[in-house]
Amino acid sequence: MGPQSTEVETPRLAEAKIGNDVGLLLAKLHATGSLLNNKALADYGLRERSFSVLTLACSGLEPTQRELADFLSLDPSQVVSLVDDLEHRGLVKRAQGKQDRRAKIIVSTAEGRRIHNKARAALEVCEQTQLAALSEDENTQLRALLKKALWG
Amino acid sequence: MGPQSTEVETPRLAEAKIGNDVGLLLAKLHATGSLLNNKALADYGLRERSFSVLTLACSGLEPTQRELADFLSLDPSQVVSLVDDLEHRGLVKRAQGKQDRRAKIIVSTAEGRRIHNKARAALEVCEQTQLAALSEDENTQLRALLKKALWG
DNA sequence: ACGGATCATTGAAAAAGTCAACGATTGTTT
DNA sequence: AAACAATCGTTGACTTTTTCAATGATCCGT
Repeated sequence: MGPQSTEVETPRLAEAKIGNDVGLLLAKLHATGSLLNNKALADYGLRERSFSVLTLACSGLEPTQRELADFLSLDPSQVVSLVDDLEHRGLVKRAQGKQDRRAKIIVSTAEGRRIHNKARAALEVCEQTQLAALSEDENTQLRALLKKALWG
Repeated sequence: MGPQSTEVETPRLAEAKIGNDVGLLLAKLHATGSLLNNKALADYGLRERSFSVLTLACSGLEPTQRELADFLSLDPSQVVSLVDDLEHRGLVKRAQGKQDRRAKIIVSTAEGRRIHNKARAALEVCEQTQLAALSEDENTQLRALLKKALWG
């Protein structure tokens, strides 16, 4: 992620036409956001991705690892590592798939839900900081647009 | 970036509250977008990042490598590699900084601008594809929100 | 002129990503 | 029902990317 400047710059390069390149805007906002998010989650031994896995494990949706991989745009082997870590720490456990015995369903433990609640609260503060320049409405709007772009 | 499913899924996991997590939304949209963008840019021997560098080199803003690093959220050493590559291919050249002789200013060559124009056109098509679910207005809106979130 | 800071660059170490292969299981075809 | 191909999680190897400290050159403040 390169240089960790938490400072808010007003870079002259933003003038360039590149400032309209959605790809770059996403990359940059994602980069700075990840930095802040990971910093906020570090208190709970989590990172953006393990937090996402934990969130889905807590969701009641009983995701399989394959679903997690697809949803989080990760390689299945990366999910193995993430779940291994969370499982070793007792935040999550693997259960056998219901119709498919090959699949493993990831569910949260009580401790996992406890940690998740705390981490989620911290992240919300973090997100608000990151999107401080946006009004409440704009914040909601941004979420809606991103979701729509992703799955219509 | 893990599994390259170009297919548009309607994942049941999106139901989870995690679907409102800006961090995840950015990560996911950025991931799928990068995949498409890099694929589109491959015809020109470029990737998202080298394209960004080339764009800024073509902008007339005469960015230094340090500015590129800051703006693109990269480590300075990564910029060295990117510029090396572009320079070896004659798309860009390093010029001496005007007030600061330590700094190197990155400027495009004629060939660089030629390639850039073609690549930019390809990318625009690509972006439109990626954001196909959004109307013209929403597309503009998204850009504006991202820019505002980044630099007020 | 001196000392500390910043620039681009290098190279090494750590982390992340990619990919093919495997056993177990599933669904499908014959 | 037997054979077949496909899918799931997992492992391990391999490549790419990221991170970081060190360096020479240059700048800036004193």
